[in-house]
Amino acid sequence: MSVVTRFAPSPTGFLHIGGARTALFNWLFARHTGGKYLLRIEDTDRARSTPEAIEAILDGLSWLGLDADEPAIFQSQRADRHREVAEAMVARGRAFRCYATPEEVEALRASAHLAGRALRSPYRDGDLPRPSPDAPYVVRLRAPDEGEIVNNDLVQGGVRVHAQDIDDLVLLRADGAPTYMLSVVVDDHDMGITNVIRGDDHLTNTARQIPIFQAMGWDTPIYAHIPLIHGQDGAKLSKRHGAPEVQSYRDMGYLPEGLAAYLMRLGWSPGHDDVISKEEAIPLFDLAHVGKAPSRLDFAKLDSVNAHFMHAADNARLLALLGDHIASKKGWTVSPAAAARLEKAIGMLKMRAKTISELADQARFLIVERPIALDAQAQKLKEQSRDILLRLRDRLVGATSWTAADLAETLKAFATEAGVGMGKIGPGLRAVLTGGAPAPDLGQVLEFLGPEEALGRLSDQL
RNA sequence: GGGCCCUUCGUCUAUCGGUUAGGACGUCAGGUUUUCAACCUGAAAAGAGGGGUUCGACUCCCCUAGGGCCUGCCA
Repeated sequence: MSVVTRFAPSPTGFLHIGGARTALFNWLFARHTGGKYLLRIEDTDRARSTPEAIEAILDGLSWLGLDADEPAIFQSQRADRHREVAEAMVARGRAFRCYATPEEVEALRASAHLAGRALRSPYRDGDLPRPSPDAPYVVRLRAPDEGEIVNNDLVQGGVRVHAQDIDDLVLLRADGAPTYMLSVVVDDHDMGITNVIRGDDHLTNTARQIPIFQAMGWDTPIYAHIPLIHGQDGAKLSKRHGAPEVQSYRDMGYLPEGLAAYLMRLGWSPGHDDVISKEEAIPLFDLAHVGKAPSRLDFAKLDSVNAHFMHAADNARLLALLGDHIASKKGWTVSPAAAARLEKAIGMLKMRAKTISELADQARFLIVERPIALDAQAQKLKEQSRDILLRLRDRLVGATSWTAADLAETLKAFATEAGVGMGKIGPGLRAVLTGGAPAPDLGQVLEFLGPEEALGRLSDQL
């Protein structure tokens, strides 16, 4: 039987980083097994589900390269089918109408809690009459009386729960709306899901869902409950404990393939530590090697993984990303001349940056317009080496070759002739050329600035 | 209250009864050096605690501690 997996987010917020990893594992498992990976939007909570959230989830998944193999299923559109199944369960004696009032349920729950038992409704055996002809009711699962519910979880191992610990959970609300517990089971069955890979916050829910499959005589999917991702401090991910939204990583300048490669390794290891892409992970992926313990987000490691993909990224693509980032985050204006400089330098610059944001910082010296502003330190360095810089400028004016290597040679020769070390001219030259912004080797700075701009900047300051 | 899950360097992890407990990121020291970054070399750094089982436990079992999840007419 061919594998079918699914990612089933609730659109009540944005795409959560933990959700993204869940989607990634579903995608990897499907690709590894040659199966399908589907998407289901669990929007049954109409009050909290918004079109914006749906859009953000679709957008985030697409950005990460995790588009589903078929159009998304919207759970809210399947309510009739869910009701139909609930009624079928009633007909089979595996569910029942419960007429207990909210007050009665609360009392029942309180005493069950006190006794350390699961909630069981007095109406479960159908031997109690309807209190009144128009008494409202909910439909509840008639939880199994005895035995164990076993989930042979691919990540968690064999998890057993005693049937008496499962309560008569609600399937259909008083207004006829299906509950999550019912909808998930029906949809997973109808969509032909063979493997449910989800966060381990659902681990105990599995024991509630399996009886619903069994009541309908359906095969249960194979489950794999993966641990959640925590913030740097070990606490649950929230705005103050590391960014929970995928969108914010994009804003911070991470590459989608970098984020995906990092996320993939949170909780899973291919047995070695080489940084690999999600495509390279397909043949290696294995749920048996997913750990059970939650892992923490580590931005330093993310940076390092992302740097790997920055270095390998296509120059034209980086240039476009850089342009967007500069426009939306940095607010700098880039002149046509500066854009031309960036295009020449991008191959060198990308080797020095871990993120698009850092790339922008590294490129800043090429973007600033003449006359450039010097920071305090640069100003001081300029004053200290004004004389020698004047002589150096004359020397550079006569340079016959304007390549980084030759320029570096020229600088070195000049230093030797002047009887000083590079330490006497380097800092000053750097100061007037960059204004104090981070920049690479001076030979490269000169080359990428070009003779006109470089000499111009020198003259401006002297 | 009840049920279930988790616990190896700071972090991510390897180990699936026998290793000097390995690697990666980070950190520190040194090197290179015209800034920053990169790069090279080296170092420090871990089995939560206690009992078992075993010739031998990080690995298997039990207890304790700590953490998490579920226990909704939320998902």
